[in-house]
Amino acid sequence: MPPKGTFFNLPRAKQDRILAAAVREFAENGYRRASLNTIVQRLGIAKGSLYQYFANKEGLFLHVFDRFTDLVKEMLASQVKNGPEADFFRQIQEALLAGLRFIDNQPDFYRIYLRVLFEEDVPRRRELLGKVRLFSMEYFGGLCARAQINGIIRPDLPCPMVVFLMESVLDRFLQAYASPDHDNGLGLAALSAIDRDQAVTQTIDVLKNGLGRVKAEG
Amino acid sequence: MPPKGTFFNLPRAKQDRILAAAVREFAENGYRRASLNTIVQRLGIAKGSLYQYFANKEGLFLHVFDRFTDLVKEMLASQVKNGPEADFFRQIQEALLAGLRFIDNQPDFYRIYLRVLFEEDVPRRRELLGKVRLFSMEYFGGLCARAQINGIIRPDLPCPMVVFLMESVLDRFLQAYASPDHDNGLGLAALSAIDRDQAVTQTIDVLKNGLGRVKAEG
DNA sequence: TCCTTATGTGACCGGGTGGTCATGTTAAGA
DNA sequence: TCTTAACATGACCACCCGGTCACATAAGGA
Repeated sequence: MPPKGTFFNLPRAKQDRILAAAVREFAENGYRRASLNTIVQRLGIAKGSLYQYFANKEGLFLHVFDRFTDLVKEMLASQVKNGPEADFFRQIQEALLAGLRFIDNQPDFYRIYLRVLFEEDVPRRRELLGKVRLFSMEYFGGLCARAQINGIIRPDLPCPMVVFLMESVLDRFLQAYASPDHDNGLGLAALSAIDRDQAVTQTIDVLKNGLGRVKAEG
Repeated sequence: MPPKGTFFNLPRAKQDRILAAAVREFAENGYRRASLNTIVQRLGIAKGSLYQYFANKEGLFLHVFDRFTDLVKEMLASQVKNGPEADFFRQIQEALLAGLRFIDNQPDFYRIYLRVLFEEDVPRRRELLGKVRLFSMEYFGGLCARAQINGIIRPDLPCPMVVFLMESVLDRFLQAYASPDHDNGLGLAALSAIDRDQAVTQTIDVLKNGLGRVKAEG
């Protein structure tokens, strides 16, 4: 259910304004509670017009999410370009930093992603999440496989488990950064750039060496 | 905004039926989308009656969440009772297993908790989450402090950071167990009891020793 | 028995929603 | 200039919501 042809006939600037208004509304309210009335009101256009660009609410939302996956694809592409043969944990750290930059640059898109992740009444939810996960599974899965071959990470864990644990920590870090409700009093979002970078370093170090008392160097 | 006195005048069985219907509806739909019409319809009572027991939707919901915090309190109490001087990682593992049991026994209550955690339009959200977090901060924060004194975990990380990282992993594990949408293809929810226990063990081991190649024993 | 109080009832209200469509407006080709 | 097709408009629709309230019913004391 892509946008109708009429949408792409619009001047690019107007397309962008409509997209921005939709992104804002969906980010602030999630899919179900987002109001088309509010969107058209803020845009100063008639509701009928919106329905001439998109078949319905779902069509508008899918267009918004498509733009999100485009942005993720861009990000991953530039990430892969950066030294694919770097150290495993170095790359994980870069991925986390890239996530933080994404949130800084596109906070509303990230909020929409979280909405889809945690709200059940989103159209084609499985399909949408599947797309994003495919990206991350390919990227992190590949990293893990190579790192195990190179002996950089322990070989006794299956890669899906490794990816799961890594993503647990990275995702939560990003969630806490994006919405203070999710860091349990750590205050990640309010940290200075220096302290934030230290938190990143510590997080990656724990992923590498664990919480246990540091052993003798191997 | 507690239930009105009339609610507690009801036979216990009817109180329980009403609670169960509300729990189900809030678990399935979250706060905003949950429908009082649906609840009274399933209960076979008039909407006016519900408003004689509770001031409004918010009052009903707060009663439901209160029962949830009661259950959490019970769980933590029995958890603390179990060997408080056991090994740190052993206790973390027990906490994770207790979480899994809670989900098995009270799946709807756990879903409601997740709703509150991830949906913004919940009345008194900060207050409700604060209560639960207080429990967990006290428990895990205490564990961390003692474990650092005893030299069981590395001393270079502040406890809030340790708790944050621990909870990242434990919470995500529980979320994945409760709703397959949140494990990235790992299939935690569908695992056999044996495989599930192995996943628990591996998870705790990674928290302790990290993902890096295992060093020489210290 | 009768009166009073407490409890149960569901039609009804105002408000917001996604979606429609007859009508008005604009623009282009002949 | 006239015709025709594409686009813009907002009043309107059916639906569902949380919440109200005048009224019916049941219960308990005298």
